[in-house]
Amino acid sequence: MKNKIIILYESLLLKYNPQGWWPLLDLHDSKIGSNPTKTGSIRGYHPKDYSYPKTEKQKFEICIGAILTQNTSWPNVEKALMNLKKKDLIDAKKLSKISQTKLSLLIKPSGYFNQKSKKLIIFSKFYQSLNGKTPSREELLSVWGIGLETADSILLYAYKVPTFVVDAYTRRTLSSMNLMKDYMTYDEIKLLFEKNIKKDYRIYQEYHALIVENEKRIKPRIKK
DNA sequence: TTCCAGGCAATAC
DNA sequence: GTATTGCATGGA
Repeated sequence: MKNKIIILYESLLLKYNPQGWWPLLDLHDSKIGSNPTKTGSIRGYHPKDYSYPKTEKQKFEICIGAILTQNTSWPNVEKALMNLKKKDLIDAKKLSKISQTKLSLLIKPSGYFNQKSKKLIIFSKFYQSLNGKTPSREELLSVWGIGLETADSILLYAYKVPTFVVDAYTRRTLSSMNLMKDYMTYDEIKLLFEKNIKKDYRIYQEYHALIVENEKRIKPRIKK
């Protein structure tokens, strides 16, 4: 008999179909990039295509998107990313040297702009120091502004490392289904998924996206 | 108007 | 070690 973690995945996938995370501003194939079944922004998704990011620029875009979306809705992040793209600033070398004041203004729509501009500049320097190599989770966590969820999001969606992303939605889902205890830590919940699912980055990417989609559709929000 | 969103670091206890 | 607080915009 299949365990509940796998059954939940299969039922969410059946209900919502592949989500096409992580959204990117520009996809090479213009036919895809929209998903009318999705809540919120429908831009930049690529259902059933797990080959993204295809370019170095897209990889970096995912990294800074992961930072910009900290406690922030995606449409707001998209506005900030568009501002950066217009000036061709989705580029580690350029962002590592930009003035923080200037960057704050550009990313203003994403909120917390003074903190996030600092985070982006620090991260850009770190990113350059990698010289294209995949960072370890510990390395990412040592960077100011990168916490557990952001580190795992970057690894999973930018670097295709099969590490499970836990967020508020994940907790809400598991908790409502009595699959976890409220006192469980981030890493305990992460392991709950990782020990029950084979380490395939495509499944981890899809599962996390499905959890987010499912919770977004639950109308009466349970208070924190 | 109030509430909240794909968290994090700093501070308080 | 765990709990609380500041950060900020835009949409519902």
